Amino acid sequence: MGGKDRFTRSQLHKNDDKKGVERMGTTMDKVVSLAKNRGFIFPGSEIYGGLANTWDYGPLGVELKNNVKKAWWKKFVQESPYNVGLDAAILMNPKTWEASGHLTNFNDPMIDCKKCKSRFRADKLIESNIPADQIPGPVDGLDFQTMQQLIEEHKIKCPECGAHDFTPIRQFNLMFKTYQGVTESKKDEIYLRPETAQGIFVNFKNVQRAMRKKIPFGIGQVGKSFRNEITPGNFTFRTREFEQLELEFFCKPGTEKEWFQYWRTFGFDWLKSLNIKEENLRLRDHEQEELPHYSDATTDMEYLFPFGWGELSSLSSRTDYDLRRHMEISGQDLQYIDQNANERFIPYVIEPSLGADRVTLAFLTDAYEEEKIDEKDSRTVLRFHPALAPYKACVLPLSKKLGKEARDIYGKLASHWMVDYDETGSIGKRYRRQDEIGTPFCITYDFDSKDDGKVTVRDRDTMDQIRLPIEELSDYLSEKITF
RNA sequence: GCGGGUGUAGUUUAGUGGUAAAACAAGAGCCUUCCAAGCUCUGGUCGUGGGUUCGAUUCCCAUCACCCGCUCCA
Repeated sequence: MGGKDRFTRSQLHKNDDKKGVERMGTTMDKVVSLAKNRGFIFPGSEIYGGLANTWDYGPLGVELKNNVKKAWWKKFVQESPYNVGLDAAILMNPKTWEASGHLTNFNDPMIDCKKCKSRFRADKLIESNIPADQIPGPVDGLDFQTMQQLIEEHKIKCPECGAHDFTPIRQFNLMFKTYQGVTESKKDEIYLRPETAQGIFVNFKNVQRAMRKKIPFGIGQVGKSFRNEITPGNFTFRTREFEQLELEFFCKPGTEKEWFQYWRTFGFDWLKSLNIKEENLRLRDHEQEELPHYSDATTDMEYLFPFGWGELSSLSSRTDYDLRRHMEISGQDLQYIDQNANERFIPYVIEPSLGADRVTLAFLTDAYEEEKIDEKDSRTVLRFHPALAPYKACVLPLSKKLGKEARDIYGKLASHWMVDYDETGSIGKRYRRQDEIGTPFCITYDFDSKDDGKVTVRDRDTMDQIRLPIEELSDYLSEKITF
């Protein structure tokens, strides 16, 4: 619906020129189009004309995303000697957001120039136009009235057109509000969580005690978060409802730098181990002035999307900011007691979190390839790591007459993995269909199979075929798929 | 929210003041013994509502949605 202009090439070029980024081969509109056609990602609420920037994961998309989440959980929780899991509620006591700073810092003061209609952040405007010594305190701590006064007193001009004719400052709250209980009265106002991290922090003591964890240890959680972004966009890259792969790692103050390095490498290796192309990845350390208020070091892991470099993860060293704030607001003691050293301290936190939808999109984009086979033949193929592929295999009878036997094989494999079955069209066409959804193996049952008990296994990437006894299929696939 | 643009089949695109076309994709059938073969059949109240008109998908208005830019971010 109305997708005609979505990521057209001219717009991409415009975007690319601006960011000085070029990514040959894959364009976003092709990925979006394949995603919709093949059941990966559909526009949300489409029959009602859609709802801005909502996307629904289709049958293949949910497999892909679930596989991403599983692969993350496996490496960050299951196989980690340090970490345990959690699934906290989306709705939390509003005091949580007072402690986390979201109630104050998620309120962006926006101001519009009435003359040229440009929009600015009032705090940035003040920062860049008024000498620091004439500003009463840090800019992000000022209330709106003070900001308004400063802009008036210093006759700040619009950076675009030079006029001094601004609208009043308006507040953009990035948190989704809702109401607990059936009456919409003010006191029942609560928020959908803008990050999963706080669910972990408020459970720090519970988890530590219940699991008898010693520092250092981490708590991982996968879940949805909600932010009223002013400008979402770029397909599933920035949406108002999104899923996070969150890990909060608690360590002793003084050891945070080495753990920062540890998780920095760990996260990067995780992506590489799932076959993401290294040339499309980069780590970007934040400059001091770029750092968020809660962090003393931050490194973004970025992926080169067709629309430019985009942040997949923000590894951040959060000091004791979060637990300290929760101690202040809740009045509870969240200090860790080290019995051996007879010490008591607020742990420092390293947060190597990823955006689940972003990582999924990166894997999808990275896997996409239009391969030229010869002069007049080409194919579209998604080269997913087998652990991420929605279907691990597809069973194909060479002829419909062999359907019964092929279905038996399908049934056996389906008890282990997501497996597809297809008997329509020529064998070549069916291979191409599976290439396009990234199925790593196609298993063809032919006229000899009944006699020799063997089938052909065709590899997605090399298109090579081997012949294998039917009873060895499970072991063969199992070995290839393991992550 | 502001500014600009766009809405025709699953996708990409034609087209017209007299109720729409192509390619690819999809489904059914015939055929087909390992890499997109072929043949036959199947699809749309032209985003929604209103107006102008004998008549609108085409003109006008509104509305909704999407895309691009700005501010934001995992």
